[in-house]
Amino acid sequence: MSHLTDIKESLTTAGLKATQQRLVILDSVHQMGNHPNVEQIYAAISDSNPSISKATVYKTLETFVSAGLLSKVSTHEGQMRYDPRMDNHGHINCANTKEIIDYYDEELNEMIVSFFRKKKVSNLKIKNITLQINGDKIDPLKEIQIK
Amino acid sequence: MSHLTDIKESLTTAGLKATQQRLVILDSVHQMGNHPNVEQIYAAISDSNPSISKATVYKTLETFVSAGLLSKVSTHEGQMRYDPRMDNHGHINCANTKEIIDYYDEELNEMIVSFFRKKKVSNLKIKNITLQINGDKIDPLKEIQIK
DNA sequence: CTATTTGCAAATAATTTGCAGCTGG
DNA sequence: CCAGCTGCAAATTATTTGCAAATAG
Repeated sequence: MSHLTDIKESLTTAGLKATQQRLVILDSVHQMGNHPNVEQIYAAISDSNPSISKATVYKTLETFVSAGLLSKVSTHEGQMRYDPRMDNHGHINCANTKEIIDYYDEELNEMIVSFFRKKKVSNLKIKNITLQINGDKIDPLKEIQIK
Repeated sequence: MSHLTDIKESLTTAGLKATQQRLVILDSVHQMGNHPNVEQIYAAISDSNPSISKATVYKTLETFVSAGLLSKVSTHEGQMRYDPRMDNHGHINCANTKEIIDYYDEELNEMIVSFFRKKKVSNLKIKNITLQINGDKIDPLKEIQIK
């Protein structure tokens, strides 16, 4: 079973019609992985799908967010980016390279989740809690390591 | 010593000319407190300062962020908001009311900071680490309590 | 079939820019 | 004085909308 079949299935499971445009757009966000913005997604698909309009990309991405298939990440630069990971993970925001890098640590996550479980939170329905690590990459060409 | 004198001093300490516009804008962000966006800041000052242009508000706010006098907060709605608090605090993001509420807990902060102190972080200069608590206010008219 | 979805072009919103004139130190 | 700041209007960028045609189920 190809990954496109999986993508198709996730669309129908979410109650969305599996149109060609949606398949292409959702697949590309998964393929890209770098928290792309609308422009980047549009550029990535345009070559092989010149008829998909940018308005469709905008609408479709919002549809996916509402349907719980993607999440929306905003940077300190103010543009919206899209993230295929729906689990409770954090982001490393590099101001200089504009990269957004996923960060997840089991122990840290457990620490934060249990902290809020112990608290009495009233009048707020928490959807998720995420950590934003803001900084600058020292060598833009190398990877960041946290271990 | 009035708070305007303090505002003036923080400008000069930051190496910025204490112009009338800057005094008014920086003061208003401190007075407002609700993580206002550009439009709200502009509206708040326009009555008493009709000659201050919106472009100046934009430029001035960016100047303050660069100078470390304000921080920039982005919501899941993609617009930039400004925050006079420069310490390491988190934000509760209410999707339904669009409010951004400061959250700080000494114990939680210490937990997170010490977690990253123990980690080997390479190729990243961390500026700050913030927590985003995303959710919906249950009763929009009442306060959120976490204790 | 028919309710949704898409593409287009136009509208709106958000932000930036260039530049001449003003002003704080 | 004069480097840096401001105001204006125009430019750019980001996003949304209305509507007729296309299409998945």
